[in-house]
Amino acid sequence: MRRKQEKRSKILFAAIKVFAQKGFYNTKVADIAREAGVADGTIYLYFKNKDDLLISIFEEKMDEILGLFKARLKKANNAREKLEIFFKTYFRLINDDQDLAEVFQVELRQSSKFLKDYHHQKFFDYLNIIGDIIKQGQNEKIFRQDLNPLIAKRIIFGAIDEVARQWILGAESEFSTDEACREVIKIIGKGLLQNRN
Amino acid sequence: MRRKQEKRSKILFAAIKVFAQKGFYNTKVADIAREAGVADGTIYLYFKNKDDLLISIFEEKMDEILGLFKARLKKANNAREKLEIFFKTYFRLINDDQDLAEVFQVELRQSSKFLKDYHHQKFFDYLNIIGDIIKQGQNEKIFRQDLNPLIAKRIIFGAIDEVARQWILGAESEFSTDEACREVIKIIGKGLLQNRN
Amino acid sequence: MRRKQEKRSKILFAAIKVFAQKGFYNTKVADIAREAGVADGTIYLYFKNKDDLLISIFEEKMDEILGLFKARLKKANNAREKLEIFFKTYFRLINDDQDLAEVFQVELRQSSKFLKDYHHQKFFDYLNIIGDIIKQGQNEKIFRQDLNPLIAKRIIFGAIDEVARQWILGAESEFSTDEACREVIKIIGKGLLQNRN
Amino acid sequence: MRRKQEKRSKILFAAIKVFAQKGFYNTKVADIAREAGVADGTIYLYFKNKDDLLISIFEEKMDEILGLFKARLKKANNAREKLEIFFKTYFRLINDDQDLAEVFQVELRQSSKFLKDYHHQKFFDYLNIIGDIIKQGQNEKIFRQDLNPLIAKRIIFGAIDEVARQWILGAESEFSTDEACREVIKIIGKGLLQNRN
DNA sequence: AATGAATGAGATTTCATTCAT
DNA sequence: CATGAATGAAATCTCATTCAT
Repeated sequence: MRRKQEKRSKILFAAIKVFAQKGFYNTKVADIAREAGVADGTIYLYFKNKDDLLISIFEEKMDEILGLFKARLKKANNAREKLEIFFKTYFRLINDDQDLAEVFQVELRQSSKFLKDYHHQKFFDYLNIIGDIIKQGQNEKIFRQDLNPLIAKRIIFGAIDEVARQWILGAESEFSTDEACREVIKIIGKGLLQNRN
Repeated sequence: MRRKQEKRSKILFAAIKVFAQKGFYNTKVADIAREAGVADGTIYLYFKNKDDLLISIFEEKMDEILGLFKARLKKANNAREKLEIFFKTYFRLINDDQDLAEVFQVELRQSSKFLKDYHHQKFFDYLNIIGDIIKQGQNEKIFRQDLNPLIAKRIIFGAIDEVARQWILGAESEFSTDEACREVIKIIGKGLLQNRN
Repeated sequence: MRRKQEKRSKILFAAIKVFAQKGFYNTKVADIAREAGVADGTIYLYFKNKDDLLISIFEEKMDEILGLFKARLKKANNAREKLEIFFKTYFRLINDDQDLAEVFQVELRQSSKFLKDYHHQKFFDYLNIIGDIIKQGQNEKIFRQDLNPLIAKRIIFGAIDEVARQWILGAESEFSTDEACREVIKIIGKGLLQNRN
Repeated sequence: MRRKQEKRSKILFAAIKVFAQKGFYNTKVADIAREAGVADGTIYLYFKNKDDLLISIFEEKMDEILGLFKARLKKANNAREKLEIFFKTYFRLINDDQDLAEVFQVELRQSSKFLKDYHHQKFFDYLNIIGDIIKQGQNEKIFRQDLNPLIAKRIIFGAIDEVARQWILGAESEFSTDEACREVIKIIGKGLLQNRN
């Protein structure tokens, strides 16, 4: 049992890494097998097929991520604090766990569209964390009332996602995740606020 | 001569449509040929290979787009106006050519990273339009001095890109491109401004 | 009429050149068209297909070659003289007309086997020039009686053909056709003679 | 391990047979697969591509052949004996493995010239066996001093090669390899000797 | 459970040949 | 007659998946 799960994790972990590096369609199942140190066939003992690997990564890693966000956000007293914690948690994740970061990059954007019959409930859950913070901020009269949370959450997600991508792909040295986080708080944070704040 | 260019366009147009619908890796060259109403082989009279088709879409459409942005931005008097014009032009483009928008949003992001030997100079040119507006705004003392243009341009690009993607992929009806544009101006626009403005 | 034949020749000439350079299977019909300065389709006005080009080269050029040999050999008084004239004519041809030389190289060896329903009568005629010289030499008691003309003619053909190929393909500068000819006469010539000569 | 080599051999063997029958360019990879009793894709587990198959035949068989020649030639006391052993070995080889002989005779000549980036070191090694015998014969004063070994080796190679080709392609029944060998020894052997021998 | 050799469907690409202009 | 753009059949090669060991 224990053993079995270990091998499964090893494969999943390898898949994340390789998908992130080469993209879903350019990754051969054999690449993942090599990275995981198992035989090609072994992968099919744990996953139905290549698509299933992608979906599993998503499902399982997303659970971790959602759990982490929820735990951290509990400590906040208002939407403004929540937003900051959200950003900090996000960039901390990106910085600390390259592979987890790659899940965001690979999974949340890439290939998702083409795994036909799969709907990303967990991705919506994730997005709604942002959406909920916005709504809470509007209720608390901290954030502008005229914001459309539907669009605003996309703006925020897109902004941090792109900055993270750049940090991951680019010469990491261009800027630190800390700087990135501060910059996001400056622009997005201020952009959401009521005029008089 | 004339004829030749027409056929080329027809193929490019078909490619945009099919790539947008099915994704680059799920599109067969035969699909494009059928959509364009030509034989499979004909495509290879105009394009080196399937990759070249994607790259050509990017290069040629990007030229149009860059040209359009430059023309429109000329009319602006200051960075704040420029930013607004930039956003409006962007969402107008997205609204007017959905297939092209989709290829840019979904396919180029996914695939281009992995197309060998291809560097996205034009993408950098595009990004730098945003970067230049930010710098100009700082010079004009309209935008905050403490912004890092390198990060800020990514934040902006990511934000509008994601909103556009959502508009394209999503049920379209969730919001209009006009609303999206206004929302972006509200959040990003305000986020960049000096405190006293 | 005249015009028509000129274009036909131009194509045939181009085909010889390109086949010789790249080999039959690596030559595209378009290559020949370009070399001949005509359109691809034009070739099909003069030749049935690509195979027909190869066969036509063979038929027509072989007639020239056979005619030349016959004319020259008339002047010889005995088999020994004939053999020398044959060798000299051969290497003269090779030396003087690179394209004719290439016919030997390309046509007599290459691809011939795979043009299924085609039998090379003219190639046999050519080989029989050598065979006849050998038989005549045996009748004249100049050449050894125990030679098998069937095999001997192949030995001779193979020897000169290979030397010619080397001269054509190799750094032509390794040896001259004159040296080659002398060497052939030394080895083959002497090899055929009766002991006491 | 053992198994793996067996399959590789089976494919190589099948390739020799089919190339010999139909020619390199007329052979489909699927033909070889069928002959070898494996799936098309299996061939690509053992060989890079179709060219590699031809090159591998050449390289590997040439090694065997070179080894055989060297072993046999050791037993000779002088150049004259060496030459005879060389011829006998050559025609023995031709006689014993007709398919391989055919590939060497017909296919490598035709195709190899056009296989990119491939240099026939082993073919030169093979040619130099003849060249070395000639030089040794000259040193031993058995062969004529006025021979140019460069040309002479080509004459000899061409002669036996063509005789072998005729034996392979032709009606076999025209002559035996033994007869061919004797004929070659008669003509070439004698042609090389000093006058007084 | 694990392996990895084998499979074979399927995609890209080439190029001889045709035919409308 | 000549053109050369267009065709589409056919061949190579890849790689997700299977299955005997």
